[in-house]
Amino acid sequence: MSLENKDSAAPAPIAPSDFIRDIVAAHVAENKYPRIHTRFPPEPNGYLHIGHAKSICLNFGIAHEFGGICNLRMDDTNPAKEDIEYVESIQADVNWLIGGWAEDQLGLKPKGLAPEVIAGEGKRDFYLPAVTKSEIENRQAETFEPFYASSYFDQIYDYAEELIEKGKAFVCDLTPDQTDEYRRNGLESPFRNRTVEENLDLFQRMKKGEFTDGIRTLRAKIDASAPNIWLRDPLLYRIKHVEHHQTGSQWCIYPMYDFAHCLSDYIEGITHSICTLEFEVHRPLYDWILESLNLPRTLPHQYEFARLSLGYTVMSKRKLMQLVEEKLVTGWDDPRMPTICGIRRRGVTAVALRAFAYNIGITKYNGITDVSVLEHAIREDLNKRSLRRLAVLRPIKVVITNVPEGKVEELDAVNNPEDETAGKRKIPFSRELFIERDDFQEVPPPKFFRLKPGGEVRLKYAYIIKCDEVIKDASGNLTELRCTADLDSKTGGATSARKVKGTIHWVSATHAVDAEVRLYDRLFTVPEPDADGDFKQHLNPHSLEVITAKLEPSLKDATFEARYQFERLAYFALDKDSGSKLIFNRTITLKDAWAKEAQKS
RNA sequence: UGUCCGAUGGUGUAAUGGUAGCACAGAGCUCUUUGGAGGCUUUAGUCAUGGUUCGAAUCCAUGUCGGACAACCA
Repeated sequence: MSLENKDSAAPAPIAPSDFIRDIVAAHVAENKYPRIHTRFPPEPNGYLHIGHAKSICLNFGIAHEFGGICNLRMDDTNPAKEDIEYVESIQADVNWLIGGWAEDQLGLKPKGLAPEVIAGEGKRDFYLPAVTKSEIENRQAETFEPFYASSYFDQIYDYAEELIEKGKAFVCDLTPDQTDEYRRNGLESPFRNRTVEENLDLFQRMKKGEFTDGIRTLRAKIDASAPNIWLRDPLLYRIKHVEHHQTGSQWCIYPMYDFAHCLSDYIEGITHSICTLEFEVHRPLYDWILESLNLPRTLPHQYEFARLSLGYTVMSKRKLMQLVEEKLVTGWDDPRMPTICGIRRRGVTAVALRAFAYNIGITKYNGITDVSVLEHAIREDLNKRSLRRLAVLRPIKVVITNVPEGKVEELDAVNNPEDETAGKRKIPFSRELFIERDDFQEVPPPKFFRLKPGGEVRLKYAYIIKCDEVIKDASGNLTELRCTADLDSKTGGATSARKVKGTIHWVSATHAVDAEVRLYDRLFTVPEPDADGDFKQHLNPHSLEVITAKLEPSLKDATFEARYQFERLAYFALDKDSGSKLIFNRTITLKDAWAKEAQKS
């Protein structure tokens, strides 16, 4: 038993199974591809949130389970909305989430490298293979970066010309409103039948910058009256005289998502292009573009799954942006935000977030996942790893009258009952203590097992005490409790086996250290904040309470990496704002059976 | 309205023609120097109607309900 270490004691993780993994497994069984290759392709126009975490875990999970690679790719085809700030945060968040798990599956590219042209059977081909961590270690002279759709702008432009030459694309002069109306009504654009030469000339002049924004577009020539609107001659390129965070002022035309995405997948050699349900109707276009070009390598395929909806939170980038910009939270990494950086700052570990992603599964059904599933994954992880500490959030003073002034005892305390290897520490005990205000009631309700006048309670790791006297100030406020300790009741003592119903936490008043403690709660008060349009009216006014707490002295040495359980209260993590002053964030409360019991009566 | 997709306890998911299972939530018991954790027990489900079949959550038909999309966004 004692030989068990943490790893062997943990149950072997069960490999998840879902309809996408079933497809991949079948492909592996029939050797359809030399290697499974997925990708995670966020647009750098906002911070990653827990919904992205689901996607990251799926894509990296598949690569991890099937011996493949997952590229990180910035889907940066709309410079008007994107920013380098987001590029950087996305990289940090992905690295954190896959850290210690699927780092070896992360596909990157040498900085600045563009797709190479591979000639074969008279066909040109653009290919940009990924480099993984193990290969990077042998190439230390180079630096590596994520993939960017923008680094394929040259190739995507070439493919557009090829489409024009094949008579499968045309330059259209309709205004945005007209285009919209024509497409809605299934009508062909009057510019649909321009000659290849004219189309080529116009497209090249679009690239040169001869036209202003919105004047012309490049459109695919498919079927203006197709039942699927995405096949009604969709836009491929638009004019945007906007600086791009990666390509600067090199381009004034930018490819649309549908055109850039399938080609980016192809260029990177992606086999399984996994996205959310709203792209399901785009799949015929995805396939049409790839099949219309003369592409020599195996084509990628798109698969769709349901995005995550979580109770008591909003997930859309627009709404999260609103919370940040209107200063309803302190920033993207506010611990109340469902962003990956917010969740991380709150104290949740990557292990817990991954466990959550595994537990919720992958389907095509749009449901709302109960937050309790997330909370359970967090508690389960934190219970195993947290160092137990004694801390009093809302103190009341207790004087142990039969302990002499100035006497200090060092008591043994277990760091983590779930993990013997975490060891023990000493905590000081003295005549004056703080206990939690909630742990004393002058007129206790039924089944209240804590301290009450004339009643006894165990001080965790210390003595059984009895409350003799309740001291109040002139206006009747409780100021102090005077108690006597059973000095034989400490661990190993003659009366240590005495049963008392309650055990409470405490800190020695003279030794306690002060800390700012941020008590976070759900950001919204209702399960579906955006159900009726105005999500902001459901903001929880008590989502943050800041208090000064009394901590046991060992917490002076708290680290950012460690997780703490303030016993009987909640899990906490040191906040990044901590400096000379300690600041703890409450990640999540312990389950509180008493709160439930108290509510009954 | 059109196209596409979906429907299994309160919630999320398994069962791929052969015993409807798991997790969360709920209830109860037990244990406990954390009213935590753990252990045990338990409540509760195949959208509807037909059909195929020895046998249907699964296959077929029709219907109902729900969702996504219909940006020079992704």
